[in-house]
Amino acid sequence: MNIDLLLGQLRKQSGLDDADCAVFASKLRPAKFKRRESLLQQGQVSRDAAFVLSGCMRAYSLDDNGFEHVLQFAPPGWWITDMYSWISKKESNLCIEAIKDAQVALLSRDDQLELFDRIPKLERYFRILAENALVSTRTRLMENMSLTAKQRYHIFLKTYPNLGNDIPQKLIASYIGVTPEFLSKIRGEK
Amino acid sequence: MNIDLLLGQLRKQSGLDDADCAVFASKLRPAKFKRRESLLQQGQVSRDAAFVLSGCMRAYSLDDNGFEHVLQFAPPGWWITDMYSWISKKESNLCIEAIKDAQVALLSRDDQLELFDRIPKLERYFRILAENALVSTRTRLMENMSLTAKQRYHIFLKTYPNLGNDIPQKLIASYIGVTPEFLSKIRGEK
DNA sequence: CGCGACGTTGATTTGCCTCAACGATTGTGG
DNA sequence: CCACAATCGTTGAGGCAAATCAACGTCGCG
Repeated sequence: MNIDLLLGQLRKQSGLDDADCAVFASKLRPAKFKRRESLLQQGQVSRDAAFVLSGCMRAYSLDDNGFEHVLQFAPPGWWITDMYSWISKKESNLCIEAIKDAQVALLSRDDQLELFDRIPKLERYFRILAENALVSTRTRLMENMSLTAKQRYHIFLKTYPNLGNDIPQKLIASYIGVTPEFLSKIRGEK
Repeated sequence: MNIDLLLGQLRKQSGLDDADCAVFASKLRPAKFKRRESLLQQGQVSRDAAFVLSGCMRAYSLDDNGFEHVLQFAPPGWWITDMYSWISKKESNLCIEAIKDAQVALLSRDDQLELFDRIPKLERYFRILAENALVSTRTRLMENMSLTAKQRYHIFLKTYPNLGNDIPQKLIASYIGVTPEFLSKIRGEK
């Protein structure tokens, strides 16, 4: 279990010193998930956000007809959580599970808020993280409204260059918002 | 020009005192926009975010076929900006303009970042703002993937209860992601 | 080996778009 | 205050992108 991937990010992007890193690291809880094992299920309250160290996680919702819709993939270096449930402590609408055996570092919202008071640079790190996540989610929303499925597929390949050949295609279809059958047809075209 | 709507929010949600409020207020620049007048156009760099005091603004993108897609409405009490351009200082993909004569308070990113160093509570206010915006954008993204146009229309009416009868229907159609003709048919059904 | 998960392909259906025509409303200049 | 244009909402006919349903081959794994 090696959290240097995370601490390195913090040192580099936010200038945290060794003492701050140690305080932060003391609140992180390592965990492992096997493929298909879940960190969070619909209806539960999300206590922890996860920083992925190895493997890959995904967040998805289940609609009224039983279809899954992938909100986010989290390869190593990414945070993943149901932000809604995590910050409000209300019941989650999302499921989060591993799509490849994964090692993660967990952080509870309560610990995070406590750390913000002790380490202002950490609050800045997470503010910037939220800002960037907002930008990319808004971009994706606009792409969903204005582009065809084929265009969205090619954007997916650029956004997650290592995932295209590494995860089941039905998950990619679910991410770009089409059926597995239709993604197969798109790929067949060229 | 009355910025109490904004300062009240800050006092209540973030516990800013009078001195902090005064420092913050000194960086705000009042502005007015007539209907159809624009704060930002595609290709420009967004210097300012706007807090809407009266009237209503909207942010939208123009796709390759010349169609508009509304990302966000901003009635009084809401912030609006092209977050991507505002934080990166790169060329904007969005347009922002008034859909009803509006009074706003402008804040540049440079001033905002400078204020964060002087008033930590302000950084917290904007962190929470970004977190909440992220939650609602993600929710909308999932709704766009799993719900029908009719369901999205009813959600719009709940999200913006004062806008349903107050702005052109073609803007609502653009927000929920359908053509004006199709929204008209949805409304005719029931 | 055999079973379940996955990807592919084809026939058919459907939600929404396109294009066109037409009133109603708004607003703007004379 | 009216005339006219522009904008907007509605309605209908036809078309297309993507969904649905079903059948079938393949692969990894218990």
